[in-house]
Amino acid sequence: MHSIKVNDDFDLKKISDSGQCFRFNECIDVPVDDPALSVFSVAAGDRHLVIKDMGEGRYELDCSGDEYENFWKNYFDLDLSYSDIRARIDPEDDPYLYNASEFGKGIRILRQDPWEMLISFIISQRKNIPAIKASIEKLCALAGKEIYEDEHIGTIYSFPTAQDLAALTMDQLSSCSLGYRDKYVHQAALDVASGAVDLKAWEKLDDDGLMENLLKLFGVGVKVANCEILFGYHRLNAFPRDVWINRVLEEHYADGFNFEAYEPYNGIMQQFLFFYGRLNA
DNA sequence: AGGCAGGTTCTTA
DNA sequence: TAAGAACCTGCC
Repeated sequence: MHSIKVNDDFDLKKISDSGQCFRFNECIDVPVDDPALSVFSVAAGDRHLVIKDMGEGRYELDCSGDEYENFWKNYFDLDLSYSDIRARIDPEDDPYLYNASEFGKGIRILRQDPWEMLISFIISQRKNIPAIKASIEKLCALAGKEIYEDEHIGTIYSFPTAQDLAALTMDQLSSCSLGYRDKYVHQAALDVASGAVDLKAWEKLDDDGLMENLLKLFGVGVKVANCEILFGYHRLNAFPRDVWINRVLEEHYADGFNFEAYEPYNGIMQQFLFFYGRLNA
């Protein structure tokens, strides 16, 4: 058990519902002393965390202080001030973005694993969020290993490694409701497991080089590549354009969005626009 | 019951 | 090079 106090924007509910992560859920079945408290289950790679929101910026984590300092603090990107970045939005200059940022205040861009994000966003194409979560859940249960068990939360499995997925048959893969994406996942697993694709080494590439390499992957187009760059490589200026964002840009930014004003954090603005646009549809 | 969901690939001109 | 169709599956 480890307690922390966070002074910056930090809203677990919004993060879990922001569409950047698929194994981060509120545990509505976990009993709490005070109904105002909320509990979340977070799975990342082969780690799992139960984090309880105690109110007023205080949180209780079921991990050691060491594990918090060495992993979760970084995972939640707690060294970056999101309120400072939000403060760059001028309500006079861009009232829509300002409203979106007020609405989405508390969202942070998690530092997630490139491999897990690559597979997750390959799966995401033409699926809604519940369907994405269901597929990933099945994949983890089938090919991951058990990492956590609780009577209320259930069993949590690690995200399968490339080797884990490469070892699956196509029949096993398609049993995870991947649909036509099964072959994309299979190929990505082979590429990474064989070493032909080295996601870790790609961290050293510049933005253009990274994009170029990602687009060569089977089943990865511009949108998935941008999600990978933003969420998997934590390059906060990436701006994925999906149907929701395109809708927002068409309806509210006919004269163009002011990307120059928010560099190098346009990806955070994208999250605000996405979250606001999707929940107000 | 038909259309659509956080796209990408394949085909055609 | 650029549209347009096809694609799995589940859920409204």
